[in-house]
Amino acid sequence: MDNMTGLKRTHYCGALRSENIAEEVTVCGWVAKQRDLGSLIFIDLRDRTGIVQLAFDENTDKAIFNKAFSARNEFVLMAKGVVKERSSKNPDLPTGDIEIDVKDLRVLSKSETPPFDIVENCKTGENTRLKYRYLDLRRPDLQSNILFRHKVTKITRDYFDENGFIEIETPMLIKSTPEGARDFLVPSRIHNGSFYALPQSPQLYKQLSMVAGFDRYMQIARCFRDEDLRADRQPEFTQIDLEMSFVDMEDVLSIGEGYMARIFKDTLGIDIPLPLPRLTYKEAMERYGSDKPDTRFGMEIFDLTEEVKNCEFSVFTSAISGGGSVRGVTAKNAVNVYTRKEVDKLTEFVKGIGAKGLAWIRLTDDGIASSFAKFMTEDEMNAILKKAGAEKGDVVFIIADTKNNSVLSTLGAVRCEAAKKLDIIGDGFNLLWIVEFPFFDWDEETQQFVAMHHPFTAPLDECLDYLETDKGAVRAKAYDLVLNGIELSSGSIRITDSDLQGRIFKLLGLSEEEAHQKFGYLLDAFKFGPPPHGGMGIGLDRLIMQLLKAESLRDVIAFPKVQNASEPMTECPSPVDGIQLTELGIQLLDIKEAE
RNA sequence: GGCCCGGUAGUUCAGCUGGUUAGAACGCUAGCCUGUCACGCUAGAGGUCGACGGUUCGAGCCCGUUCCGGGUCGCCA
Repeated sequence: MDNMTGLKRTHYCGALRSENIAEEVTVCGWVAKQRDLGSLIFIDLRDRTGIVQLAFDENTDKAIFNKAFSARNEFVLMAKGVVKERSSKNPDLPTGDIEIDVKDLRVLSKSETPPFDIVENCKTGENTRLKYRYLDLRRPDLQSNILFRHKVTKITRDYFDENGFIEIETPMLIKSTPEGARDFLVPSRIHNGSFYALPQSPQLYKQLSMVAGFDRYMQIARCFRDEDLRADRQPEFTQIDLEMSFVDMEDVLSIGEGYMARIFKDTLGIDIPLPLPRLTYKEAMERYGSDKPDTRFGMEIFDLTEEVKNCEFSVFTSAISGGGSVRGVTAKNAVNVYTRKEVDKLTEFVKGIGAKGLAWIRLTDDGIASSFAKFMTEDEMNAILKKAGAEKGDVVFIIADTKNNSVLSTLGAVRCEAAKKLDIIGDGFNLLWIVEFPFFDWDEETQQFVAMHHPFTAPLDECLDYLETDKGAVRAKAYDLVLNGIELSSGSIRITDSDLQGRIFKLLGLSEEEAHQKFGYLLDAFKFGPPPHGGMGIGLDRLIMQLLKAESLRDVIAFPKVQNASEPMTECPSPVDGIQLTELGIQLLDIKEAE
């Protein structure tokens, strides 16, 4: 093995062009490919900027040639030589016009044969790739994703700095407040039996920085939630967290959408027209069956309650008399895709998400086929088709339930599923705000109202009069930013009036004592001149995933976790030493015995 | 915790109705080759068919259990 003595890198591999011809350059990198033609050898040398070809001729320098001969994939080389024009160019490479005629070659380190090819679009399974994540990350596509991510965070810091925000780091070891998601807990050695939690978000600390007078705060903050993973959900993730003083909702939305426009412009060159469209929560639910609607396609939900209220089909009428509704969506030109078999599949799908069934109408060339036609008069059927805007070739899907929200959310899922199947989703970027979220959410499990956002969210001023009397109608100064059907961001204007905060806690079933035990420090702080404030958190990983059209968060996070929340490379989480546990005051439990 | 899909060479996969010695491509090793860039040609090595148990004369294939991976529902204020 050689060392670098006497050599210093002059260029990155991917930077060389025909302008460099005749220059003496030194490059470093990994062997992407060695091609041995007998008395000629070519090596593709790769670094984070790309690939450059090194050329070796047996008749020029036998010693260097022999080194090149023994080089294998992923060896680390340093090569000094003269840039020259290639006799046959490669139009597929940015550096394809030139190569380096190598005069000095150093093998800086060797490599075993990698367990998979270090190439773009690697087909290898994720587990193997994640076990050797450092090799996976060497692949050009992941390299460019991570470099892109760097660019996004750089723009983020610039944008917020330009708008008067300052970056403040908040603690990673904090007090556990078991609201919402599960906390990751960290046992305390000094206080045996007590625990820190890892933050689910810097929420309360950023509000305290407002009390402290920093006026505008931002942080690219790591957040932790001990819940099950999804393709777009990791147990630790990064949030662009911000908070502003002396603002109302309009100010926060304006900063938020300005940021989105800046990111899209500076990374993809895309102009996002501002202001962004807005939908109220109610509107989003009624038209799209979701509080994060994908508005890249139509297929909006319509209400059939009026049309079918007197019909003979008891599934519909009993849903209506039970306080619910009958609604549907129309899939245009879908009759060939949604055959009987496919409709049955979709029925299974909706049953899987909690619906009792799916009623449907197929408008075929041979007439109308429907799961419930025999219960309908001709007039009723015509009224349905009219409301549905259905024509020959269309398929209408109808859901009935005694709970309106179930009807809407099921149709929302049907809408997205059908759009995917029919391939009618555009490939653009649709951003919008969802505003006027309900303040309270009814929790079936505990049979009580809980805060939909969080308990520090301010209700809309016009709702203050009926906080106690009509909880279900109370709306909040809370807003979400939705991109292509994905919740990118969530925020609110906060409560700074301690009387109001007290009322809210009471309505959430939190006694004064409990409130003080959990959030006393915040309530105390608010006794000392809290400025009006509000803010939001933007999911950085999801934003980058969307910008890159990546399929999984793992493609935009350098060292992600897999589905069972472990990391194949380091094999964490892992058991720890008994001594460590003893110091922490933790007794080993025999789980089996405990059961 | 539920449901769906998958696990065969280093990698990606094929493997018929259960039947001889489990195949291909890429990769790897060696040799040949002066303009390759998916170099080419020749030869070779490489397998606990995820694991355990069962059915069978016989299991990669069928059954059961289990482990691992992916997706999803619950969950994610």
